[in-house]
Amino acid sequence: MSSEGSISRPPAMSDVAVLAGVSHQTVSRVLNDHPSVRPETRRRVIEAIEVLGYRRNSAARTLVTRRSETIGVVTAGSALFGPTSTLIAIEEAARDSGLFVSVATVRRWDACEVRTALDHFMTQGIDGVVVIAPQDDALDAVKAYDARIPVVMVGSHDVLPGRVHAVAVDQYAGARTAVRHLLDLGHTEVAHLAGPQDWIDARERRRGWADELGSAGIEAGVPIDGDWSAERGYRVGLELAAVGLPSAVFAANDQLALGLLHAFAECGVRVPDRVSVVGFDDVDGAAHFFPPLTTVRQDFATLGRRCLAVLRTAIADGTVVADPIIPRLVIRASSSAPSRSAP
Amino acid sequence: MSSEGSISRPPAMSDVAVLAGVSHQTVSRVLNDHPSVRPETRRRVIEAIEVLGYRRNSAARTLVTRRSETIGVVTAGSALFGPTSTLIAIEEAARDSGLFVSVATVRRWDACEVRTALDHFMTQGIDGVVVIAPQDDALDAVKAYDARIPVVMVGSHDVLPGRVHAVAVDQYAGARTAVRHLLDLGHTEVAHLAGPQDWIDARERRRGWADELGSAGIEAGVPIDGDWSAERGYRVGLELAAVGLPSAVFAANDQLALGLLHAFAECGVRVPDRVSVVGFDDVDGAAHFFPPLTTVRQDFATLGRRCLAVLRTAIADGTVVADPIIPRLVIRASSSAPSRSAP
DNA sequence: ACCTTGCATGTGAGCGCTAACATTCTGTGG
DNA sequence: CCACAGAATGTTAGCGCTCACATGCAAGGT
Repeated sequence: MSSEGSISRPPAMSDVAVLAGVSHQTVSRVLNDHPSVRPETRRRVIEAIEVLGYRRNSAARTLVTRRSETIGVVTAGSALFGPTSTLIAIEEAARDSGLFVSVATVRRWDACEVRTALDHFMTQGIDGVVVIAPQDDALDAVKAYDARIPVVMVGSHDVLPGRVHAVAVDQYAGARTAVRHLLDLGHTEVAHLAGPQDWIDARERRRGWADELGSAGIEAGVPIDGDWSAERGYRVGLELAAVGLPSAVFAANDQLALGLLHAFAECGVRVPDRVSVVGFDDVDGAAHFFPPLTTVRQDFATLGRRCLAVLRTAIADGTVVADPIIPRLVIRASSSAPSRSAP
Repeated sequence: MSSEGSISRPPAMSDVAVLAGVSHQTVSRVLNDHPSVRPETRRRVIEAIEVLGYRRNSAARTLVTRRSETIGVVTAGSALFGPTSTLIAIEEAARDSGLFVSVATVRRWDACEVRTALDHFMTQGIDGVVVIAPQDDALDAVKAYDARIPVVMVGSHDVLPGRVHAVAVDQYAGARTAVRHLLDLGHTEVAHLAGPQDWIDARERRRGWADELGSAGIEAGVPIDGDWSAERGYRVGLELAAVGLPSAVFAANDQLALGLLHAFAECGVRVPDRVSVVGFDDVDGAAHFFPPLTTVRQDFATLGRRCLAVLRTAIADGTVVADPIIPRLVIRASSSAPSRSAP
C-alpha cells in the first residue's frame, strides 16, 4: 500500500519478534496466553503486533498442531426452512465456542457427493463435521465414509458408536403434541398430509401422528403423500374440498399447511370452523397466514448449541448422547373444536 | 482403527512417495497435474494414494502457496430471506468454481464485529471475501477495514476502487416494475409500506416507488415505515382498514405484504377488489398466500455467480464492474384494476 | 559459598507441502 | 558413437508456526 521498504509480504512472527526485541517463541507465548511472560515483555510484543498489523498465519498453525479450530457443515443446497435454520444456529453456536465454520453443500445425497464434501474437509484439517441431512440417503452415505474425525448427524437417531453421533429435535414428540391438541379439541378424525418419506423428519412426524391417534383408540388410516411444498398442499386441499373433508388435518410442515389454507379459502371452506389445520415448523409469517396457523416450533438455537456440545466432547475424545429436543406447540386460530354440524 | 504398525498419523506425501518408489516431488506433480510425468509413474502414484487413503494436507499447501482456494462470506446471523438465499447461491457458485466457503456471522454491523470476522478470514489465508449486508453500517464498517484481499459487497453500489467491489440486484428497477404494473392496471394512488431505511435495499425500493409514481405525474407522498416483518404489515393493515384504504399498496417485502393480506382478510377488505397488494422477494409460499401474491423475484443464482466472477477477477488482479441484475415481476391474484366504486 | 528450584526466555527441529534448481534419463542428428 | 535437447525425476530450501528442550537468572535453603 504505502512505502514499506521490503516486498509486500504479510508480517510474520519473526518480524514481530525483531521489532519487540524478543525471540519468535516469546511472541508465540504471548499469542497463546502462556503464563510465564513478564508483563513488560508482553506489552512490548503486543505493541509490535499492532504496529505491524500482524495476524497469525493459521495455515502454519494448523500444520503443526493438526487442529484448525474450524468445523465443517455439510448441507443440501436448498433453501428449505429446517436445514437453513439449523445452519445458522450452528454457526452461532460455533462462534460462541470460538470455532469457525466451513460450509459444503451437496446437490444430491449420494455417496459420491458426500465423499467429495467430506474429503474436502479432511484436507482442511477440520476438527469435526456436522451433517444436516435428515434423509436416509445422507445417513447411509455418511456411514459409508470412514472419517477420522467426529461427525454429528442432525436429525438422525441412528448412530455409529464412537464415529457418528446424533443430535435431533424430537419430531415424533412434536407430532404427537400437535395431534393431541386436535384430539383435545374434540376431533375424532385427523388426516395427515405427510412429507417425503425418505426424510427421517417426515417419517417421525407421521409415526407420531399415527401413534397419538392409536393411543386414543382411533385408527390412523393412510396418510396423504406430500413433498414439502405449498403447491402440493394446495392440490391436496382442492381435492379434499371436492371429495370430502376430514374435520382436521395435520400437515407435515407449514408450507403444506399454507397450500391447504389457500385451497380451502378458495373453495369457501372455512378454517377452523369446517376444518382445523395444524402445521409444523412455525415459519416466518405463520402467525399471519389466514387464519394464523397453529403449528409446532423447533428450537433451532438449542439444536445448534447441542450439536456443538456433542462435537466438542467428541473432539476431546469423550462420549455423549444428546437428549432429543422437545418442540413446542404454538396454538393459533387455524385449529378449533369441530363444528357440531357433522357432514 | 486396525493394526497399522506405526502411530496413527495421516499419511503424508512422503509416505505415498516411498510406496510408489518415487520422490515426494513426483507425487506433488501428479497431484497438481504437471505434464511431465510418465503415465506409468502416474499410475503407480495414484495407486499408492488409494492404498494409503492419502489426502493432501491443505494447511501445508496454503502455507507455501499463500492461497487457500477458499472464500469467506460474512453475513448477519438472521434467517431473513434475502441474505440466506444469497449465502446459498454463493456457496453453489463457489463450488462450481472449485472454491470453498467459510462463513462468519456478525450480530451487529459495527466496526468491531466486522473487524473480528474479517480478521479471522485474514488469518485463514482466505483468497477473497463476500459481505452480504445491504446496510449502511455494514458498508461503513467494511470500508473502514483495510483488507489485503478483494472484498465484494452484495447489495451495495458504492465501492472503493480496487479494494471493495459491488454486486447487486437492481432493487430500484424492481420497485419501478412493481409500481408500473399497478399504474398500468389503472391505479392512481399507490401507497408504499417501506422497509427499514438503513437497509440499502429498502431505500432503493422506496426510491423506485417514488420515481415511478413521479414519472407518471403522481405525487408519491410519504411512505409508511416498516421493518421487514409480517407483524408490522399486519398492524399497518389494520390501521389502513380503519382510517382509509389506498387503492393499491406496494410492500417492501413479502412478509410485510403477508401481514397486510392477513389484516385485510380479517377486516373483510377484499384483495384485490378493494385494494391491490404487491410484495417483493417471491418467498417460498407467496404463490399460496390468499390471494396469491404479486411480487418481484430476484435471481439469486445469478447473483451468486456474479459475486464469484467479480471475486475471481479481482483475485487475479483484474478490474470488473458487474452489471446490476434486473429482478422480474411475478403477477398473481393480489393485484388487479381498481374497483370502479371509488370511496 | 554452594546447589537447588522455578520462572523467563532462547534455540533447533520439523509439521507437509511447493518452487527452484540439479540431475538423470531418453531419443535424435551429426 | 558422441553431443545435446528435452522430458522425467530428484534434491534442497524454505513457508510460519509450535513443540521440546536448553539456557540464563533471580530467590531461597543449607
